[in-house]
Amino acid sequence: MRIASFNINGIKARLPRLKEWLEETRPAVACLQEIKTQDDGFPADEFAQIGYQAIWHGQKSFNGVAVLADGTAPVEIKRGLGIDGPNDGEGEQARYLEAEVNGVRICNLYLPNGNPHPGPKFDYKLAWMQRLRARMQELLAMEQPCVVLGDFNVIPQDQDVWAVKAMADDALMQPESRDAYARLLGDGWTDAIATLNPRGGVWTYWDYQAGAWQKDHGFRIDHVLLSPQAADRLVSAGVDKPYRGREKASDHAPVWVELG
DNA sequence: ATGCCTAAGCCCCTTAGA
Repeated sequence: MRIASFNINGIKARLPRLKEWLEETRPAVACLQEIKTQDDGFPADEFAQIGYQAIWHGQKSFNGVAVLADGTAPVEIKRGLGIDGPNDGEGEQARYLEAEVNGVRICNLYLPNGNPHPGPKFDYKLAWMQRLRARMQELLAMEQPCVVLGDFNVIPQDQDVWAVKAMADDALMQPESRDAYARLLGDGWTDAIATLNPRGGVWTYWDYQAGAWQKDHGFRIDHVLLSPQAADRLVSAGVDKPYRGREKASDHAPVWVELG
């Protein structure tokens, strides 16, 4: 089964591109980030028309995550990690949605960007990663096939960015961000794309600005992490890079794993 | 040192993204 993740940067602006991608690649599960709409603005019937059922956690203007499944309803397990956003009194942002689909636990996340650093947004990112690690440790203890995927907003290593210098001051590749990501892997998770591309050079994001796509100036921040029981079933993993080059594209490309 | 683009809101400018 193919399990995919796509930061779509606005579900309203991206709907035609998104439906194309679903119909052309037909993932069993598709996790979306940055739907940027409130719950009642989610176009569930558009997906139903092409055979996908969905659960979603929306928010006005920003963030927002959804899990789509081909021909079956995702069973919601958990929404949110129980951590408030960085602004006073705003409550929790819509960044985490956990579900079960065909016996596989699916955890869809949109990790805080954390810029600028240092500052409250960077502190929020690190606190969020700490909460995520605690949840992922609980998931490991279940000893079940589990896939944690989405936009992690972390460039794990220097080989995951087109130019280290260009991003050196960015929250995405600060040592604290990288250490927190490395701790997740150290607990026993497999970074599927890194494992199958050990020399790096694989990008999932290209900025809209400065001709980044045309120059292939990208980096890898969308990840698919597998529990040992899921990693045993790993067949292949990849990035649907051509979708970044289409009209009205997201600035991210979809990422996916194939489990046997 | 800054803007480079894009999306959304209440919206012809500001905020946020990465």
